[in-house]
Amino acid sequence: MTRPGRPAGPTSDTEAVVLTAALDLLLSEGPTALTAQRLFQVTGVSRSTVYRHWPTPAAVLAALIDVAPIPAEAPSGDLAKDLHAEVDRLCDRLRDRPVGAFLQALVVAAETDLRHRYVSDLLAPFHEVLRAAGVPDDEREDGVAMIASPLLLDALLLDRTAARDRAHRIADTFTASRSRK
Amino acid sequence: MTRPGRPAGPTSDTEAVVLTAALDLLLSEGPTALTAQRLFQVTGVSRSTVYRHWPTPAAVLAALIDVAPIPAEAPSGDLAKDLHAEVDRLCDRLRDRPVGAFLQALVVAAETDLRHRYVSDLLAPFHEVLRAAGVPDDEREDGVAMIASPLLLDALLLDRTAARDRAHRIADTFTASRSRK
Amino acid sequence: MTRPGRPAGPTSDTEAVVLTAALDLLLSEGPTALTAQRLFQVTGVSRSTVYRHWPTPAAVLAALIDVAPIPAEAPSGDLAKDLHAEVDRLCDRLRDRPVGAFLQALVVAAETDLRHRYVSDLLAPFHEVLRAAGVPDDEREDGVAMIASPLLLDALLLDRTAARDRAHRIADTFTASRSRK
Amino acid sequence: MTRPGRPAGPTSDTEAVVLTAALDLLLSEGPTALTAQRLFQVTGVSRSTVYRHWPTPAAVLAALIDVAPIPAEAPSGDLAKDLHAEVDRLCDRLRDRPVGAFLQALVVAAETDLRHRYVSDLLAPFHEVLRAAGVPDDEREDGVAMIASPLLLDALLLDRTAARDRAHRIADTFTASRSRK
DNA sequence: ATTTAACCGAGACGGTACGTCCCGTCTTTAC
DNA sequence: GTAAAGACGGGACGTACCGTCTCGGTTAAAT
Repeated sequence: MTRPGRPAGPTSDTEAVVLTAALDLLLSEGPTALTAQRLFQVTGVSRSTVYRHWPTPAAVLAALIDVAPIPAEAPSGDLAKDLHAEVDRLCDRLRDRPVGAFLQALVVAAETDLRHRYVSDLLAPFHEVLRAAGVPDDEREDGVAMIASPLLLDALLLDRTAARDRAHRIADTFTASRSRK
Repeated sequence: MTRPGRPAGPTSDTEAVVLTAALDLLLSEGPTALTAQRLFQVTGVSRSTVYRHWPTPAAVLAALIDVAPIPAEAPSGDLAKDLHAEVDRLCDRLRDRPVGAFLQALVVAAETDLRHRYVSDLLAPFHEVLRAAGVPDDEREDGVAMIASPLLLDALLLDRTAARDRAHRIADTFTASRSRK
Repeated sequence: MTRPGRPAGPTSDTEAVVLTAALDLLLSEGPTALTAQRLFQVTGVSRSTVYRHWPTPAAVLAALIDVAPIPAEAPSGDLAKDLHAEVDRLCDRLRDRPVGAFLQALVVAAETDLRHRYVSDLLAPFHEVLRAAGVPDDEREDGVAMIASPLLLDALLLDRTAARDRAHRIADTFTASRSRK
Repeated sequence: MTRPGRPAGPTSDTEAVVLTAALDLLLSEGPTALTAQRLFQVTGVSRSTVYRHWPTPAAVLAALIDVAPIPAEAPSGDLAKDLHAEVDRLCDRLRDRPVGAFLQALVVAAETDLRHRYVSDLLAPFHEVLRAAGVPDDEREDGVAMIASPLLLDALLLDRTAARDRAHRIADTFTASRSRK
């Protein structure tokens, strides 16, 4: 026997309209635009409704991240090749925007948990590639950091397209340093 | 022939009081606290006066950066040694806070120019060290990026103390890869 | 021939629960508390249900008045004695609260019809007493007004206990003025 | 040596515009219309400004009362004549509205102090008349109550024009009862 | 010593956003 | 058909800032 009454949560219409607009806003106006006020102006969904379901901008952000997951790709086991592929994939995603905007939004909205979750998701493919190539844990950490960090920093702090060539060169450096051991 | 009358600009008292408080605020309450309102509440210097001299929060931030410059240190020419020294210095400064808070403030306040200027200043010592050791330009870029970026990312995005050991290991990797050529 | 289906109107449970709570609310929080929202919070009866049966706060008020009628008492025919008795009864009822609160509620809720009805009910015993003593119509109006009005004014406008002694003195004045004719 | 800075309080313009409109609103829409919101809609003076100077509707009401004082008239010493004159004056003022609306507003806005003050001001002329005629204190209270209360009740609770004739008759009753002692 | 320009504080004012609360209507579900 | 639970648009509320402005009084340089 279930409770009577209408089921809780936003109508599917409402949810779709709001989150779609939220993503647009995030990309076009930056993270500070994710307010109930702004969402209302853009969608016509009333302020009350927005507040009801997403009480804070961080809640909107969290819903957005859940909605736009990161597609995976199987590593081939060839370290150099896989690494270069992942570098390209990350650069593409940073260039195509959502990711960079998300990173800035995460800094502004100041949700440490969300930040860690999102960054882990971003770096996961690199870890997987190195693990598949048999790189031990501590070296793996170093490798991911030196290859990916500069890219994230470009997108997040310096507002410029990620330096793809440099990342490839660093990947080579890492691969070479490993093969020599 | 100079114009008569009192010279423009804030009284030295006013300026010192406000900027000192501004730094405190930035570190204790984050970049969004750098408003005329908040500065008035903290210092007693009236809102009018604050607006007169620093019309926007970004202006306060800029004045702060000018006021707290980064001390330099002469490189010895020994690449490995100098690099490790610089890693330690950067980690120290990130740990002792102002730098991390500044970085976040720069993301929030969205002043691209200021960001570039500040990051260049932070990375300048590394560039100098590598230049003193005779590393050519393109390799220098790569080295600085792979060593320093992970540290900045820790402080800026992940809100955790910079991974000092990892940075030292990456510095070794870089040094080794060079000597092998 | 009656209509099929369940008879209209609230379940007796629901009605009793809501109106009891409504009276409490009126006395403890004043007339503005008689909202569907507030009644739901207090009774647990859902907002929908309250709206269904009493679409406006005034409807609740009207139902309350119907529910709490004024008990009558037979006049003895002795003018002075009956008048003093009625003065005491009115003062008691004003002191014991519901009546004063009702009056204020009627001013706030702005239902002229209800007001007249309620005030007539309050003054009816006085009219009856005077009629039983053979006072002609126009003098009766005057008498009721001069004796009862000050009491209602105390309770309604000045928020203080009705001046019982003064009312008795005025009743005496009225009685004396009649007997002299 | 005075404090520096701009003198406090609303600009004379602002004050005049708002209070004039407030009186209009009170008379045309009733006491519940004295909100910052409504005053803004009517005057164009921004909500902020209204709140700054009159934080509550009761404050507006108080300012209104201060602004529209009650004109006095010297008693001649002839009790019957003066009483009838005052009855007429009160009836006129109740008919010409502001007073009746004020009374209702005072019930709604629920400021006991203000109510007492305002009612005392209303009744003061009657007290003065009786005092001038040498009526002792306790009888004076009774007289004012029996004559004036019915009038106030008409205007306040029953929304009808004050019963002028009845009041005159009651005044006569009072005068007669005194002369017989 | 007197201009003269700039200082500084206090506050008015219009405006916008915020987050909360309530209202009245509607829809979905259960009994 | 009653009742419960809740979505939704709409609006008011009171607060907090923001940026501009106006008014006073003070201060320091240049004449």
